[in-house]
Amino acid sequence: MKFSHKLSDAVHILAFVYVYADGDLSSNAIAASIEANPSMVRRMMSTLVKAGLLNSQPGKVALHLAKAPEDISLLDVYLAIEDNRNLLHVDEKTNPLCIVGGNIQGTLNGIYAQVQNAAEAKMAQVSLREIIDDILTRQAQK
Amino acid sequence: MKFSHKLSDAVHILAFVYVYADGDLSSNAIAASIEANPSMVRRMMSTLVKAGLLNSQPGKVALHLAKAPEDISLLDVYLAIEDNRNLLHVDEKTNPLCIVGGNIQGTLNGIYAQVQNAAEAKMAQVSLREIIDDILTRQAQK
DNA sequence: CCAACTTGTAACTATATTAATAACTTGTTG
DNA sequence: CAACAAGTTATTAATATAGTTACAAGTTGG
Repeated sequence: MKFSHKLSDAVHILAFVYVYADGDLSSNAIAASIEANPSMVRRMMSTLVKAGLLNSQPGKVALHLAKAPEDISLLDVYLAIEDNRNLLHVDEKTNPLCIVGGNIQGTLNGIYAQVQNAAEAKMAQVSLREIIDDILTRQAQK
Repeated sequence: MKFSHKLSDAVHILAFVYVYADGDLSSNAIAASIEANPSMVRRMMSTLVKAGLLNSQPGKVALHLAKAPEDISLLDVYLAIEDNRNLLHVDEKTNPLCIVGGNIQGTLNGIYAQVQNAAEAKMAQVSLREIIDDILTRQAQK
């Protein structure tokens, strides 16, 4: 498959909604910033709304964050958008009759879960506020 | 794309070489345990040899670990095998004229690097020895 | 009320990355 | 030298993703 950049696009949407709160927040405008398809943006918006990170109204341009940006972590977005998908993946087709093939899936699942926890703990430490601040700092330095 | 399980297969090869040190270590035998293609196994073997984790001899079945299993970390295998090392990926096609689109790539690259570091630090803590021990423990408990 | 917009879905297509396959060269061994 | 092994390269198949198209349903201003 292609590498997923859904997480990046979801953060993009949330940051956009906050930075351009008084501007055009239609799916078309957001899609132009992401350089993605408006339909894809709407799909993602819908997911973020269901996850309780974003509020919207059908038929109206009325997008705003459901929480303050300091109360939305990168992990919140990750869990909302990536459908709890794992960063590492075991090979689920190994020979059960072999000592290694018959046990390595359980072993690696445990280890991968630890790696996943470490990554998620780091994501939990990053708030949307920090991301937006960094974006604005970078813009100011241009 | 499909989800990659190269890391799992590479660990599988190394564990197999250690556990079945006195058995059949041909690419065909290993492929049967992974339930993968012998050619794929040989390619992976080749990569592991080049990374200094495995020793082999062309034309001969003479596979053995290049280091003691306690001196090979999961991170070593990860860095050897995964050519695209990043777990998270920025969307590289965003509108540079937008405040968000023009800066978010740099912002997220920095954050994703932190997440990557956290994940790799955890991988560095896991040795092949622990993985093999866990496999053998699971086998003994069957 | 209706034309022109919007969000929200669903189905389909295109693309990218991977694993699998096949074929070949080179090296080893009995 | 026959049989088999590692090592390599090229091609194909599989699959998760983004992109596209289409349309239903809600909103709004004239």
